[in-house]
Amino acid sequence: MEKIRTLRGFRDILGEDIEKFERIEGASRRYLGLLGFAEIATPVLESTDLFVRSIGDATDIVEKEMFTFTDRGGDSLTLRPEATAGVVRAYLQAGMYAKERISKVFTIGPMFRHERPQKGRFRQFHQVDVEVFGTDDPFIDAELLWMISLLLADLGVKRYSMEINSVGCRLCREEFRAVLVSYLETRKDRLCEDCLRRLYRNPLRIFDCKNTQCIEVNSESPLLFDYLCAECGSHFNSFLSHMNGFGVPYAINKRLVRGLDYYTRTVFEITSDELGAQKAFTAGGRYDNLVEEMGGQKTPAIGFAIGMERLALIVGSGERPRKPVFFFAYLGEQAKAYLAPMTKAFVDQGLPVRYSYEGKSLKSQMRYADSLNADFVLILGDDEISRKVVVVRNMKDKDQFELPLDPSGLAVELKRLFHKE
RNA sequence: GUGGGUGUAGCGCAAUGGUUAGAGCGUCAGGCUGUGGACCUGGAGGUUGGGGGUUCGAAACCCCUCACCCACCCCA
Repeated sequence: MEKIRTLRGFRDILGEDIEKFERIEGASRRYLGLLGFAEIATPVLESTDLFVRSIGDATDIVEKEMFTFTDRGGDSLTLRPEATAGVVRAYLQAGMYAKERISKVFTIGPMFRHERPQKGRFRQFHQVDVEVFGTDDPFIDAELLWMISLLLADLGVKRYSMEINSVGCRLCREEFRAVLVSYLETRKDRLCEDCLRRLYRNPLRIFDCKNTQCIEVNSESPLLFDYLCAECGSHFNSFLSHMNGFGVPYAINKRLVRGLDYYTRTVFEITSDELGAQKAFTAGGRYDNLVEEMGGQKTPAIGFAIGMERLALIVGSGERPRKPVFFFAYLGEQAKAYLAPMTKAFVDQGLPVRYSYEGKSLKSQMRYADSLNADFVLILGDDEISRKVVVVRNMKDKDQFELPLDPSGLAVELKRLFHKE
C-alpha cells in the first residue's frame, strides 16, 4: 500500500524545528507584550474577496498563488496567503476603532501560498504578524523596527540588514508613475518580457527585476523617492530621526518596493545573506489607505510580518538551562505498584519524571534512563522495599545514596536538594 | 508554470552491467539474572521511489512518472 505523505510544500514541524518556533513565538510575545500589543487569532479560511480587494488583483499572490476553492454552498473561499487582510477585517468587524484610539495587535499562525517550494519557502508557512491602527505618526514606524532589532538580538541573530524606503502616498505615486512610464517607454527594447507586461499594469515592480538588462535600465531610471510630496518627504525624514533616536542601524534603499498594492510611505525589508535566494525574513510597511478601502473610516496603519521558517534558519542555538530530570527504575510487580504514586508525587512537585513501561532488567532501564538524559535514577526493588528506602543515583558523578520510601516526602526532598531556583 | 540536481535499511552512505544489494550510526537482545555511556557478539530491518524497455543478466543504461532539494518567477 502506498504510504501517505505530506502534500508538496507542507511539512511536519518537529524536533529542533519546533523548539526554534517556540523560541521565536516566546520572544515575540514577550517584546510585543511589553510594548502593549494584544494577541488575536483570525480564521485561516476567509472569503476570496477579502484578499482580492486588499492585496490587489494584479499581484502575483492573487493571480496565481492562492489556495482558492468553491465550498459546498457555492462560495469562493481562500486559505489566507498573508495576515494583514484578515486582521484589518477583524479590526473593522469587532469595532476596535470605537474602543481605543490606537490598536496594536499581533497574530501568529500559518499562511498558504501555492508556490513551488525551495529553500525558506513552503506552501504552508508561518508568520508573526504585527499591525498598528490609528496613527500615521512616524515614531511608531521607528518603534516597530527597534522592536524587531530587540527581538533579533534576543534570538541571537547578528548578521542581517535593515533596508528602508518610502513609496509615498497616492498623490506622489500618481505623479511618479507618469514619469516612470514615459522613461521606460523610450527603453522598451531593453526590457525583458515580464517587465514589458508590468509596464502598464504595475510599473513600480520593474525595480524588483533581476534581469541584467532591466537592472541597467533601472540603474538610470528616475526614482519615486525623488518625487515624494512635501508631506511624505517630511514623514520620511521624521522617521529617520526617530530611527537615529532609537539607535537602530539601517540602510536607505531607494529602489525597495513591495509586492502588495496596499503599501504607502514607509516600507522596509530585513534580509540575511545566510538564507539563499529568499533572503527577506521580515518585511512590512505603512498602509494608510487600506482600512478605508475595506469600508472603514480613514485610518492610517502600519504592520509587518516575520517569516518564521526563514527566521528559524538563522536563529542561534539557544541552550536554555534545563531542570534536572528524574528516572524511576523499578524491579518486579511489588515495586511497580509504586509507579503511580511516585509519578503523581513528582508531577505534584513540578519535577520532570520518566520511566519505562515494561520494566525489564535494571540494566535495560539504566540504558533507557541514559538515553533520555536523566540526571538522577531512583532504584526500587524487593531489597529496598523491605528496608523501606529508595536508592538515588546521580548519573553524572555516579554517587548513590538512600532516601526513605515515601513518594510525596521523597519528591519534596529531591526538589529541595536539586531544584533550587 | 520553467530549468538543473538527487532518489539504495529508521538516518547519512557504498556497491566496473555479473552470485543471495553491503558496512557504519541508530534500534533490540545477549555478554553482565540489581546499575547507564565504552567494548564484544548476535538479531530485526530493503518492492534499490514507481512503471515500462534494452540485456543471458539492471540499483546501475534508455523512456515515462512521482517525490525531494536548489534556482527562475514572486514573496515572509
